[in-house]
Amino acid sequence: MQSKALPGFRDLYPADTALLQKIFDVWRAVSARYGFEEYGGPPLEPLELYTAKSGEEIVGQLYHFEDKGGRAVALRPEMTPTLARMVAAKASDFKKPIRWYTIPQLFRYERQQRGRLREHFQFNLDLIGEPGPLADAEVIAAAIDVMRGLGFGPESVRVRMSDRRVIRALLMGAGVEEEQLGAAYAAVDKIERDSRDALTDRLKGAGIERPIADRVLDLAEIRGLESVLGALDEVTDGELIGDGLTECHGALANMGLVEFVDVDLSIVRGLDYYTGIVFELFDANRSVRAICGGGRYDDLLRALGGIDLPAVGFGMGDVVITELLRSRSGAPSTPSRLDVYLVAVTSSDVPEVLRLSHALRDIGIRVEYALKQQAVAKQLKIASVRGSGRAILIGPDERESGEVVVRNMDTGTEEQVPITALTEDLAWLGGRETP
RNA sequence: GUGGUUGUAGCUCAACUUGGUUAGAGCGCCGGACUGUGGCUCCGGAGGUUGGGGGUUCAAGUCCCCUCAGCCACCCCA
Repeated sequence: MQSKALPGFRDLYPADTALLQKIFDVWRAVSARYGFEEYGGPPLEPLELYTAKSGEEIVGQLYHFEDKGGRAVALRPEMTPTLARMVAAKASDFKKPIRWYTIPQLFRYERQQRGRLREHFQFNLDLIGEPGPLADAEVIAAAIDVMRGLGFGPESVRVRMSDRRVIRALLMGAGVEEEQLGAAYAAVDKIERDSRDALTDRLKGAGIERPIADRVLDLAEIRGLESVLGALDEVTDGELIGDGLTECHGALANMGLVEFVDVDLSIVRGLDYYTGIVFELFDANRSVRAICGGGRYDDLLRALGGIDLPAVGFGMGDVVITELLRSRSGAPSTPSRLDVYLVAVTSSDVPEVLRLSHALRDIGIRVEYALKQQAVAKQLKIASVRGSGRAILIGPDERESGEVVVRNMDTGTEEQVPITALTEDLAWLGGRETP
């Protein structure tokens, strides 16, 4: 093997780039439909931007080094701290709620696996300044619409949604102490992955003993809005706590998207900064890890940027989506890259080919021609491989008569077209879209 | 970072039971048959330090050790 890209990094060949671009296009199109504006930020940030609130232990998962000015810097592993700084710096400039999205390339130093590299592009969409559940529903709907835009329906993509406030109330109602919540969340999060016995042991290690531990694990298995509300009825003041989840669910129903949504109390998300509704998108048959994760983080902007604004958003990486698209649709079709290929029959025809190619390019038509003299058969073969819809043959006869041969590469039929008419009337292109 | 597993051409895979001579095929790529007509067919060519290094042996793709890389699990999931 010769040299390759670093572990966890990708060389993006044209076919890879085309697929990535398609994903970007959907991200941008959905964002635009929801009224979100794109922003950006530096790929390199002060190391302390990430260590300040997350602690030193995450340094091991960062690409970080000292720059030539002696600053401790890191490649960004996430966008939220940058977003917090940007919003905080100009919070009063923007009418609330702020609807922003971005597509940063993010980096993390850890061992790669399928669907998880050391670098990826992650669509981040955040809605800042609105605490109500319609904001949560808006963001979740956008995530769903991205997957719909990529051709996935409710049979293949599922939203699993929960609410930190609900699970917290239920856990405390079950007898979990405030300081044990972290351990309880971790156990709830792993309910589908680990055995009950193993989780009971873990809970025991955190001081949560048998009767309570059993109740914690039972809560983690609650599915469906009705069951959640039923469980909340058993808790003091529980009815109000379910309102957010109920309204968000109802809003998604009104939008016609509820068939994508499962209320699932085992979803807690790893980060402890989430304060309300949390959600993840999954491939329905779970062949890959989560497609997307997000939720409400009403306290984070104050902690990070010193500005007190509620917020809700999500991150969606390109790697898992790419895996899904590749496994689903088999070989990605090669899109047409050319409108027309100009064939010079003899070397004397090259000047006319050059003149015509540039005249066509000037009006936005995608044109290629051979850069060296080749047999007509060879030139047509390349035209075919390039996905060109038409080929124009220019030889001594054509230059003499002023009429070129336009060959339809799909059907093989040919027609004579006056060379002067080629740039005037584009009928010969067969209705192909041109700018 | 820890543990497990895999590694042969650009890709997918071969290479007899138990080490044996010059590591093969399909697809793809390049060229030719076809000097003004692509797809089909036929023919030819390039492309390998068998991931790398060391060891055992008369002899290693094959056995042993180390290392690198992929995959899986843990960790973590921004």
